[in-house]
Amino acid sequence: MATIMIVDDDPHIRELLSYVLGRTGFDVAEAADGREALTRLESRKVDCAIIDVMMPKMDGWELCRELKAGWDFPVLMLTAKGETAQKVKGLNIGADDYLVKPFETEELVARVRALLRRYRIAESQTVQVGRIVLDGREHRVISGDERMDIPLKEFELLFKLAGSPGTTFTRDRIIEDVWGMDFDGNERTVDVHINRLRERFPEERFGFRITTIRGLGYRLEDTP
Amino acid sequence: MATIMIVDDDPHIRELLSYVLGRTGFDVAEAADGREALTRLESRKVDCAIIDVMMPKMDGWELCRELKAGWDFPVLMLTAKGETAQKVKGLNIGADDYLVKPFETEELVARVRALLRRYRIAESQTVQVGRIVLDGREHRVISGDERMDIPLKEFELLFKLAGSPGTTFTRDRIIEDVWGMDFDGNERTVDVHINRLRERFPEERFGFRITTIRGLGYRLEDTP
DNA sequence: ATCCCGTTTACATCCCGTTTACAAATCCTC
DNA sequence: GAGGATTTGTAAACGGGATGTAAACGGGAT
Repeated sequence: MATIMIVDDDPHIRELLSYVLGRTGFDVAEAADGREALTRLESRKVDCAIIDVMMPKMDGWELCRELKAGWDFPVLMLTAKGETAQKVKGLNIGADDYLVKPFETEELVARVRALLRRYRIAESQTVQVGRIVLDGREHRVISGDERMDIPLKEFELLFKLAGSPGTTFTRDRIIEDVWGMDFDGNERTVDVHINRLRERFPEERFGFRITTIRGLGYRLEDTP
Repeated sequence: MATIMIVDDDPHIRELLSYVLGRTGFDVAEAADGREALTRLESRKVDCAIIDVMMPKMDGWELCRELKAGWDFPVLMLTAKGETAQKVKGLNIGADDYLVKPFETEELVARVRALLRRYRIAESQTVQVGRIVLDGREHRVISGDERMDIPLKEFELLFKLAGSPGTTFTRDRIIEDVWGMDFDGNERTVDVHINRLRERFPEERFGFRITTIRGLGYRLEDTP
């Protein structure tokens, strides 16, 4: 998954953004100020930066300028209400987008995604389902702010179902896609794995359910 | 890694800077005065110099002027509280940056890095993982203030994994990237090296861990 | 020759995919 | 609606392959 660096001196904001982006499936790197940000960049690949304008020591503009001089990833600036977009454009320091505080978290995520797309930075294959995110690259489930490893077949099966929520898949189809067409085992194997998924992800907590379509197969659906 | 020359007559300052820069991964050359500095330059390539203004024999200004006349690397001046930035700029001796004593060590490191970047001097490829730094050029591990040499293959493997923490790599992929595609050996070789890395870098002490993704491969992750 | 280190080998261990067996649910037929 | 047939849920057991790990091997460098 893409890595987003958050630069803000306010720990609460950092925590909030970290949580929101993390649960969306992004990797997050935090920095309290410009200096720390530059340090972090030495050791970690970053795909996008979110920078607060108002910071001690090195302010957001300065940092943005430095970044644009030495790196090539999108930068999103967070401005307080007073500092208008005009100022952003006027300063012309090469930020790619800005967002006025306070903002809605969904908007932030949307903007970040747009920037990554514009820079052709591939987010890894992820699927969101209920309150979790499946990360195809890490082969992990991201739930809230924690990540859990689950057995391979369970993951692949869930990934398959979650890719098309609401669609009913026959066992044949599932076996072909998840196990491969050379699998000559028992169809009931699917049932067992479905059952394990249902145990592992209780509907109330995770916001989705796997429904049995008798005589046909299974279907995953989000529960509102 | 880039080499930083420290020029200061106070051994304590030299020791401090040497320690800080060293643990960050820089190579350090020390000199007690201007003359020694010039001598050292004949035998050793230097990428950046940190010079104290107040020194016996040849003062910092003088040395800086000499350096700028004959070499092309950035110079950072250390000034005491009295001598203001104005003075530095006013003297116009070509220093690239200055820092007022006392300063925070992180700030110093950040400034040095900024200078190297501005001069497009590549610090060697380094990767930070947990509490260590991997120096890609020296093939060394920097842990705290000491450097450890580890066998080549182990280093390359760790470097590979640490370059993309959180990403799961299959053995195939690892072999191709670390051993080269013409390697026709046993896949289990990877396991053995992984195991040796785990022994060499206990999680509690080094702040990272290599996780097995059964049926897929391995993944390195930082432990907070 | 000796040491280091990359590789192979061998064996123990354990996870997890699969099967099995039976209970429960649903459907169909009368 | 009863009862058998079919499908699915679910727990448990099994078994094999994947991995951990120690030790041996062997080649190249010192």
